[in-house]
Amino acid sequence: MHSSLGTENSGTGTLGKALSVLEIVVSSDRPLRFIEILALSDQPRGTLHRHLAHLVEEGLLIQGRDLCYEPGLRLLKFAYRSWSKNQFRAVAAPHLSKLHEETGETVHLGVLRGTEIIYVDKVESRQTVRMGSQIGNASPVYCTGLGKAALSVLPQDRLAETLGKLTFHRFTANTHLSVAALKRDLDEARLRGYAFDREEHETEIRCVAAAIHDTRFDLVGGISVTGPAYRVTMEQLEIWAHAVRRAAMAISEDVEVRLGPGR
Amino acid sequence: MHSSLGTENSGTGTLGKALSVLEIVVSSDRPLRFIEILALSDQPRGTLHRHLAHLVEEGLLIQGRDLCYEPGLRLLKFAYRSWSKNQFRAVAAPHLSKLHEETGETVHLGVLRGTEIIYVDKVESRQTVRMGSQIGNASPVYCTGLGKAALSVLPQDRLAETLGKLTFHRFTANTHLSVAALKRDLDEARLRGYAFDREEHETEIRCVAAAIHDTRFDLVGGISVTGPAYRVTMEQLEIWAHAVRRAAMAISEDVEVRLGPGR
DNA sequence: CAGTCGGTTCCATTATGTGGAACTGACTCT
DNA sequence: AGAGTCAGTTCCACATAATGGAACCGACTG
Repeated sequence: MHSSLGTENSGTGTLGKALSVLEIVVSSDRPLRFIEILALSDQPRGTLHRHLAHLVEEGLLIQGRDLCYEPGLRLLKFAYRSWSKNQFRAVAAPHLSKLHEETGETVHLGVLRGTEIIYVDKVESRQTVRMGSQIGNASPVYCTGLGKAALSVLPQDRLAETLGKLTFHRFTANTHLSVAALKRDLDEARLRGYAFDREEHETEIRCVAAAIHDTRFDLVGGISVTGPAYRVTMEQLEIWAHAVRRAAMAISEDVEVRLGPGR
Repeated sequence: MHSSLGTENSGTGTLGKALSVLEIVVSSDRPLRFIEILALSDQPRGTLHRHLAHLVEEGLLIQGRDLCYEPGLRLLKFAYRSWSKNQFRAVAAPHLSKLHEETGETVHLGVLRGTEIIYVDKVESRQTVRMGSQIGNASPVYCTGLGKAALSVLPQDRLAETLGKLTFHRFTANTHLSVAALKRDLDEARLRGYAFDREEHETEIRCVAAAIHDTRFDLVGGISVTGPAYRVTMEQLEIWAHAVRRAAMAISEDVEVRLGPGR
């Protein structure tokens, strides 16, 4: 019954198909032509064309001159609203700032969704080193500090379920490629109370993360401090770990208090 | 053919219906129950229920405990991307800040879409007077400074078309209620080069706005300075008008230069 | 002026969405 | 406790809307 989630990815019904098209356009960092979208999607020409037409008609996409598709204005509405209303983010924000001040590096707030971590907020490092992370983006759980921190606090059954759905992809030489390896890492993280990313997702990028867990709201996520390897050694991460963990616990408390009684 | 836009609002096909449901939830400032959404939508129970199920499945909505629907995390992705990528906003941002510094009041950037102005960006007044405006929100053209400024630069035919689609609603004692009255106001605005909102949308709120018009990108919009009537007299608005107009023209130029050659 | 390519339109087929009605379970009123 | 109401969910015959292969168009290209 419920297990009709077999096809977890890709489009559920018409809406899903349309959204997957939208996502292609939104995820690109430049306007896309019809044929480019066609290549990226797995839909036939006619179908894709109609989806695009509908998306444009709904204002989710706009079609500039030279026939390129770009994100439309109506997205702004959804965007801004969901962003500013996200209570979790609001509660966590001051803690992120504090952590950023203490470390000077980029701080992320993320939540667990299925087998991915979704970045909900970030405070950028002052130093200009670009990282791939973008708010709203998803990264796999098994190769990110946030992901591993979040997994490490999951109850047995849910952890098993999540691990079962994983498919591994080698991002770097250090990426975990088996459930067994990941499990060992998670056990360590659980004991310590924080998790590392030892260049497992991107080379030259390390991070330390701690989990935020609220059973009341079924909220599993975490915060992390991330930086380039040349500047951020593993020793440095160990030092920051306490602060990260403290901040994570402070957020957990705040969530309980601020979002709790008022429902 | 093109004029099949007759039913400009509400859902085009399945996607449109689903989006209108999404919009109801996103527009609300608190989580909604099924029955509340039912009341706000014009869809039958079964249909609505399925739409909600799909939206949840797609991650656009989440259903917290107590069965309330809230904006989902996936919106953040669409949100953030389209927001940060919006070139127009990026080009205009510094001018908005400057204008804000000169006036101390709230500055808005908006674009025309159909018969509405959509707020694309804003710089809040330092003083804490809440206004209804929210980024991504739409307001009618006929009772906002931005709307009237934008209309005033429209070519004859397109103006006529837009005016034809208007339906008036009395927001305040000063709201224009006829095309004729609105036209007179537009003529004045066109001559002056800027438009006012004399408490026509909200009582105690006045604004002055100037249009931004780029035929190359088919971009019609404007910027405005808005403030509470007790602080912002019509005389004051007249004084600011020049600065607003100057900023609008500067943005137009920047749009031309920065978005032009690079396609 | 053939040939290719990107974009758009058509239309018979069929999958999908539709929505009225019936079902469930929680809560209230008497 | 039992009747009544209400929110939420499920069901299913029906009709609409999506599907996608194929043909079409127009602009470049050689």
